[in-house]
Amino acid sequence: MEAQYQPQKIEADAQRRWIETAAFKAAESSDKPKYYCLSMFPYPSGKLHMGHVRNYTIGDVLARFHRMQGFNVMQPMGWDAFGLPAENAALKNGVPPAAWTYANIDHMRTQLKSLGLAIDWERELATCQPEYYRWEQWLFTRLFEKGVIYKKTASVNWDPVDNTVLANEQVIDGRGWRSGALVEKRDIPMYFMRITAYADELLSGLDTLPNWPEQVKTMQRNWIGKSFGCEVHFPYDAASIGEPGVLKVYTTRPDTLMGATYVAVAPEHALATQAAASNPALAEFIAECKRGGVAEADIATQAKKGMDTGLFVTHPLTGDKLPVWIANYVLMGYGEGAVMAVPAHDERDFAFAEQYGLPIKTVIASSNGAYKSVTAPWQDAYSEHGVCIHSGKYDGLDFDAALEAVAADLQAKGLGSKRTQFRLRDWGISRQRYWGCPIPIIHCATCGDVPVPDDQLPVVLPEDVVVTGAGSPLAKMPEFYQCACPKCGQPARRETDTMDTFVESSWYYARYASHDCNTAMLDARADNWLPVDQYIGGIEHAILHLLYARFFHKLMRDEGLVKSSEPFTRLLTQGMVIAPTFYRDTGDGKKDWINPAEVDVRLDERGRPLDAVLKADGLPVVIGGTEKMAKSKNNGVDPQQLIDSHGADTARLFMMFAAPPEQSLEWSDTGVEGAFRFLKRLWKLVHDHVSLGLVPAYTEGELSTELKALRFQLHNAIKKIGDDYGRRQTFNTAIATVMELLNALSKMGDTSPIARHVAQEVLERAVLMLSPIVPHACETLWAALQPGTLLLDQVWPQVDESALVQDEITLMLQVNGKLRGEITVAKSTSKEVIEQMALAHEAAQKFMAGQTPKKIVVVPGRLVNIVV
RNA sequence: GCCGGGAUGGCGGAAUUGGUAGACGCAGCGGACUCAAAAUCCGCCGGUGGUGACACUGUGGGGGUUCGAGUCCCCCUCCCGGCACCA
Repeated sequence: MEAQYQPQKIEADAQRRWIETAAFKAAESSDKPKYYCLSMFPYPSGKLHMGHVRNYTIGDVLARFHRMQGFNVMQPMGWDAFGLPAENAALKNGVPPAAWTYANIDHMRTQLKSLGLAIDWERELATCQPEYYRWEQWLFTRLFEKGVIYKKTASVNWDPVDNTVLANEQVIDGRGWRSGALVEKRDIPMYFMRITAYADELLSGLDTLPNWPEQVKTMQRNWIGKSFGCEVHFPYDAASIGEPGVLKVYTTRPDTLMGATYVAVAPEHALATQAAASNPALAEFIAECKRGGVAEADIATQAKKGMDTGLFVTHPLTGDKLPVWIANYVLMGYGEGAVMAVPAHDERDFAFAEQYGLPIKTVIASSNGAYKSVTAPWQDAYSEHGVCIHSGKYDGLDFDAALEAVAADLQAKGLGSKRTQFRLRDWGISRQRYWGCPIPIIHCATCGDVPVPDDQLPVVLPEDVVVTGAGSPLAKMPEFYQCACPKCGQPARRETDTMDTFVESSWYYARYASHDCNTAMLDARADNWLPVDQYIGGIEHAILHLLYARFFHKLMRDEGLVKSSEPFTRLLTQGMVIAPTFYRDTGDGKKDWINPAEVDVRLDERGRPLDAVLKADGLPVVIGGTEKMAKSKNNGVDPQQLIDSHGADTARLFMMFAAPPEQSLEWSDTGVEGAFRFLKRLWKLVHDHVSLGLVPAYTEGELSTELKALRFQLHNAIKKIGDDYGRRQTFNTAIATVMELLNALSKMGDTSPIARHVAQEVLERAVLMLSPIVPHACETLWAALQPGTLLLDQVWPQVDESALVQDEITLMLQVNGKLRGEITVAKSTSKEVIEQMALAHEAAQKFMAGQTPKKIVVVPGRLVNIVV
């Protein structure tokens, strides 16, 4: 072997070998158990960033570890290729989105390959390929026929200059991000997926996922937002409104029904529209509410505004007349779009009632009597649960009893009942965008919305187009939208909207199993591989992507395509890659962000940061916070430079060592140097060992105390590291344990023949245990230690239990819980003898100061504590 | 506001079931090698006192449980993430 560690050479060689031998091709039939390891596929933005490197290294470590554990591993890779950035790039550079995307994929594929990932590249897919999205269109038509997908008019952010729909993030201060025009709410027809029909199962399914992070499950539970309460009907008569009917509201506080003093409806509510028909002031107020963006975070910050409709409804229990208000704080999308207002016990109703002088009626007292404000001046709403007061027959009932009693009375009158409600809303999937999967619908004047028949799929997205940023190019291409109705044959118009790109990423994990199937979305191979055993990705996908994918899995199950109910058995959410930021104030209140590579941080004599200067001019710069690597803060580090200068193994080792995978990882140039230094030391250790001639690894023979201790450490390490990789997924501690082991080996001065056998054993096992993280270097080192064999054929090392048997153990000696010394005893020593030895110990004598021990605690194998 | 997660040396982090706090690495300091530097190797490295052995102290702050608390319980401070007029 070479004396010098030369990562560039050995990495290129190893990667070529792996491709030539198809080393990571996943076998379709195997007597080994399957392990499907998947990292979230990248958006082909142009080049790899550090977050990708971290994500794919974690996945690769787990894939390679499980291969060594005897699993039949599949690790695929693909491209989340549709999306807005391609259209933006097209506008900026005049390149068609397709060409831009495919060029990016080619570059990033090369970059990924240089990381040395154990990927089965035969399964590669890109969501913008017709072979992929035709099955998405096929599923769409099935779901449309089943009613799981339906059409509904919905409000969107509309840019009147660009004639386009904007995502909430594209609305800045109420204006379109590109045109600067004031954004309007516009109602347009869109397709929705009935995810609410699966709300209960999406919620309960979380309880079947013990290996998902609690944080992600909590976020999904909150998002689904199941609540329990009552539907309450407020009747109104013909004299008041025209047609007699009931106003339905949903409440989680039926115990406060006796305190309702008005009702409020959303501006979009039917009753509001009705009232506005004969009242221009109301119509103007409703129009005002509809201006501005639809982002709910914006709505939340708006001041409460409302207007009396002049209409009245009847309280279902008391028969009182309650006024109907239109209020901007009532959301049309939740419950019935109308609320019963109880100002005394709801903060929003309270604020509204104060502002418009509406009555306030206290009906709940706290159980300990602390809240008893029943007359003006009002302090604040009391929104805690308590006991009913001023509520007639309900007085004295607590929340649960009042809920039951009110629900029963409403039920008896036919004016309401108990009900559960979800916060989750149906998923609008239409996008008025070009670079996405076409929605397979044909609009016919006589037949209505007709799904495209199977034999006409896929509806291919034309790739050679000009993007202008104003409206969808598809709507300007008669050759695309002109078609015949599949039912009646009359001229018809093809839908020109495309699907939300979250749709493609909701099922790609399943397609890898049936990647080349051209007769169906999935074939029998899907159930061989699914569910995914390990999924790895960023926490930013905790809700949307992971919820949509769970939803799609259930849709595919109900279509008979898969048998399981959940797509991802175990989930690892990796932390961000962060780096220090530096800047200079430019004088006009803005900041000029400076890349960390251009900055020298000066330290004081103890190594603490003092200040920072720009390398170019030696003048000071301001040290900002440590933040996520981002273009906007100019604190990104290009992984390609790192791979070119130090090799992929160093990049992988640093990333796995610097922090556990779920935590944020702080970039450090010196940390990278440390990782590189370790690999050089490992290389030298193996080189020096094999240059003295090869020996077999230790199997038997009498060992010195030192060698016994080394083998004890080795086999403890094998046990611990296996647990770190498998159960704990803490690769940083696995690496630290190997480092400790190699430090111990380096310190061993013994050069006797038997010591060389033990050294061989230690080096072989250490190389095997590091190989999931540092695969290229370890493959070369293994070939030096075991010529003629391949690292990739090796299994995870066995623990030699006999090496873990100790004749003597060291116990900590404590007096009153404080460490005072240690005693070494034979393993079989009885508790009584240990107590005697402890009492006789010099340090124990000293700290007992002649007092008689009250108690002696002996923890077997650990410590003895004398209490005086 | 609600929900979730945190706070350990100069820094990243370790301590997995309540049992040696600070593993491993980075930075720093001292030394060897060198004309010199880099690289490499050796040593030191929480704080205070002491030449030293050693002693005291120390895991955001305060209290508690325990023979023993970074770890468990109660209260508080600060930081990060998510949701946010969801009736």
